[in-house]
Amino acid sequence: MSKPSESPAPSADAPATPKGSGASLEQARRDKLERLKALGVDPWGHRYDDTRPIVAVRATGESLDRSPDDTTGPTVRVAGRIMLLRSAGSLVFIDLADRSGRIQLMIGKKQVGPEAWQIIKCLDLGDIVGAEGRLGYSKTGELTVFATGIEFLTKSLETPPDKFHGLVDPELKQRMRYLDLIHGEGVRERFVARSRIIEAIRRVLTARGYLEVEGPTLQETAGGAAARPFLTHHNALDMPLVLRIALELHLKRLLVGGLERVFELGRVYRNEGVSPRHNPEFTMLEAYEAYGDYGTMMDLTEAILVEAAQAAGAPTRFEWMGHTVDLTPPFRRATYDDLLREVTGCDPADPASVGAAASARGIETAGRHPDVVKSDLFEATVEDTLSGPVFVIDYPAAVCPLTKRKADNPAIAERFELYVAGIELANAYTELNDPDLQEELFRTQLAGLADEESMARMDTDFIRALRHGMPPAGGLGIGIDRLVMFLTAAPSIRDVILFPIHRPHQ
RNA sequence: GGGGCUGUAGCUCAGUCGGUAGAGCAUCGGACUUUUAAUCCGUUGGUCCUGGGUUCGAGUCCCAGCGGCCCCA
Repeated sequence: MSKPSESPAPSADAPATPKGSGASLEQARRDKLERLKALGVDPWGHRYDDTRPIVAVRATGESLDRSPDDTTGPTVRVAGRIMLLRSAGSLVFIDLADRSGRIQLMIGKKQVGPEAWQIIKCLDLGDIVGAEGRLGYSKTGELTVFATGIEFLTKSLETPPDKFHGLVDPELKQRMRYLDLIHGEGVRERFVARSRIIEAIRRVLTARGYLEVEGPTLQETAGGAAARPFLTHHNALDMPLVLRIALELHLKRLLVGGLERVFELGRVYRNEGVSPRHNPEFTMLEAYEAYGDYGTMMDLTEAILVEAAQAAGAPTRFEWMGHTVDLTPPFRRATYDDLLREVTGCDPADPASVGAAASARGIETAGRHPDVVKSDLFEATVEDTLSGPVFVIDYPAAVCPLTKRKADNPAIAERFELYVAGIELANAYTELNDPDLQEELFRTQLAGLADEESMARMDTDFIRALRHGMPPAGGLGIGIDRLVMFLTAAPSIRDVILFPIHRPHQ
């Protein structure tokens, strides 16, 4: 710092609080804030125009002569957060970060003059500043903005994380995502990729004539999936409501309404456990196409995955969670029964054989519907083996109450699930549009299934819509968070959700 | 719900056999007009997650709780 006699700040009032604790770390910054005010600088800044993204400035720097020169390069204006601060006497080097990248600033006392130098003396790690100056290379060959003017934009009152290790504690990374975004390796890039993936999905669908719509998130009946809903209440109407667990039934109503190709990218809520692959609220894509079937949806799924991978900058072939995945279409297609036979050796057509295989693996069979047992067996044995991508097709009908049955075999439903790296990524049907059969299936609670495990929830309004006539259609659901997980090689769903759920901290 | 690991300075981490707390970064003071995790000298900073217990003595051992991570159901 400057000598006390030079400082116009109330340094005489500077508290003699102990230095180094959390409180006094903040106090040191507040002291500088007061000094800035005394210098006539607004520590909270204002509009700062004509900046260029740092990545663009760096691109400009590529074409410059590499010999040290701080006087002839183009003048540039950048703004961002101070990530590193190195002082060498009357010379200060700053690593400045904006949304696009980082660049070094050099600020000399002689170059900016004594008044601006007083401001420089008040800078801390984490402060946000704007700078203008010639672009060039320093004596050590680093691309540098040689600042002739500095604009203070915002004071940071908190100490940033360790400048080398960044924020490591996973709890802090999630609770203080803003810090994780600033300091975490690849964190911002991952969430940018998420945004690009969602853009790509919209692009694919709108190019095919799909209309983006929004269904209600507050519903009377939580239908369209097997999950326990969150319960809430509308005061003015004095009625119980649930948060939606799926998008399906309202999008199908829109098929009845003649919109023919609709999709929704939306949040759904399931009142279930938290794990590296589950968050109580997550984002789903559902798309419905009149006059299509589940084969139509396989083509659409491939198109979406290829486009999304490209948008995320993910390679076509990659390793994730111990699986090797190749996204080159067409994806493998294999029937549910064939896979079950391959992996377990049982005869999928014979309930006794399936039951024996299930029992051998400790799966309860007594009093349970054979298709439910079969489904448990499939989950326990086949899923992990599916590195994929593979379309698992033709499911046991009893566990698919919203799906059209095969014309020649009512025990098989025209459904597929897409597996990648042992994880279910997409789920699609040839949609059931027979209102009478749909009503019957809603009435049928399968033996061995708890309420929240069943999709059979009566929705009389939906049945009435079907009675008005829903065209034959294919429908598709994709879990966006899981898609982003594997396209960004993230091991946990919490790595791709900006603000995952947390217990309150003290 | 069951099990394992974990919680120490603002951040990243040590802490031995139970003997009243350590480092780096950050802070503060000083030197430095070419640094880049700058460097050098000095300085400051602790509810050892919380509450009990054992003990002459607990960051350390025991019990319970809280938070986090992972595995299983």
